[in-house]
Amino acid sequence: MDVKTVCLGMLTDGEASGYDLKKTFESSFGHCFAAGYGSIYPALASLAECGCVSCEEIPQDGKPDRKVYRITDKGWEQLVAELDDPSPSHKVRSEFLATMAFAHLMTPAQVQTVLDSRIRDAEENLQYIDEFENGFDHDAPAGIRFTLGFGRAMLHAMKTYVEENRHMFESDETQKTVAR
Amino acid sequence: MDVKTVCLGMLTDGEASGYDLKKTFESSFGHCFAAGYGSIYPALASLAECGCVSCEEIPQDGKPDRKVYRITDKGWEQLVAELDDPSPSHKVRSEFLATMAFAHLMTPAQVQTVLDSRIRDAEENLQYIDEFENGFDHDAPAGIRFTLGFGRAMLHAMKTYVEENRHMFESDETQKTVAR
DNA sequence: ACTTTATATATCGAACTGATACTATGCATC
DNA sequence: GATGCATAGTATCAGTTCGATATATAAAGT
Repeated sequence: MDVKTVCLGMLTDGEASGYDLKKTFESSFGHCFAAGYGSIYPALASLAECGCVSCEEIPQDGKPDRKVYRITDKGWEQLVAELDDPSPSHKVRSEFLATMAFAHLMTPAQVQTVLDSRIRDAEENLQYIDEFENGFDHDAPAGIRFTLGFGRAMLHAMKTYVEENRHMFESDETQKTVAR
Repeated sequence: MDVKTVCLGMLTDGEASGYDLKKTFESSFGHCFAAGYGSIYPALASLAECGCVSCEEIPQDGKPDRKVYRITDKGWEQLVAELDDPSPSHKVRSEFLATMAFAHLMTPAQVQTVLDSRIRDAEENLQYIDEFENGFDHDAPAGIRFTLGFGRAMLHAMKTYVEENRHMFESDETQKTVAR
């Protein structure tokens, strides 16, 4: 399951351009599977090459041509095959936690700044989820409702944990004692 | 903050080989910042080239030479500078959630299998954390205690959420209705 | 008049992933 | 006695992805 597969999945919802897909990656998938243009355009090109999507170029005045992609029968087959993985991964890459692991090399002030920013980030993302959810009028598909709820549960747990444990780093407990 | 920086941070704890660092990535950092040999060896080579670490080759009988790395003064400077980032990222890349977003394209049985495997994975990782924590005799540094607790809080929230919401996908609510 | 936002494409180097390769010892299983 | 797996140790490589950047135009805000 890579960017190609997710693009294919998004296209089951109707035709779209690379630009459209980017917006979907930012909204519905932003909190769990990010992708930028540098991944999306090559993915679409590769899918087109192997016949999993078809592409129609629609000329526009002023703006560059709009390339609209549609999933093909072969694309459906491949998507269904790739969704069959019984244990898909869930990976975390956290510069935040890596930083905190070295908290003893930082000043207490630096550590508190980092913790503040993590709480703020969690709050922002919680808000994004709420706003996005309100964009639907009562009937988002179960899968999407599940992922949004999942994101909310994780962010809430994150925020709570940081708030309840930041005292571990208050000035006299951990100082900039670089035992060199 | 990339693999290079984390390696540098690990070396503040004492000299180590690439193989040693890999083990640290698997144990203390496994749940939050993974790295394989393909990242570690090039990172060490690059750190050696820019004078942030020194390297001593220790010949061994039978086995290949052991290359032991030590952080230099320049390495300390660079590490301290890189730890200064006030808002380090925390990224999730979840094939699991991407899959669940397309639950309506799968059979209910497939979906339940995926959910089962996620719960099992969370339980396994919770156990790893407990075991690792018991490896310390009462005095792990605050930073490490924090990251382990963080991991536990996240995994617990994940497991609970999946258990409490899997009913959303029980047979008659969502079927393999591929509106093609 | 100027700047930002939106629409739309695309590329490029740097970084990372996951698999693989090579060598050697020791231990357990068949 | 052989086969396979774990541990110790190095390292590379193709494929993917990330983040920044480039180009072009129009609308809308300040």
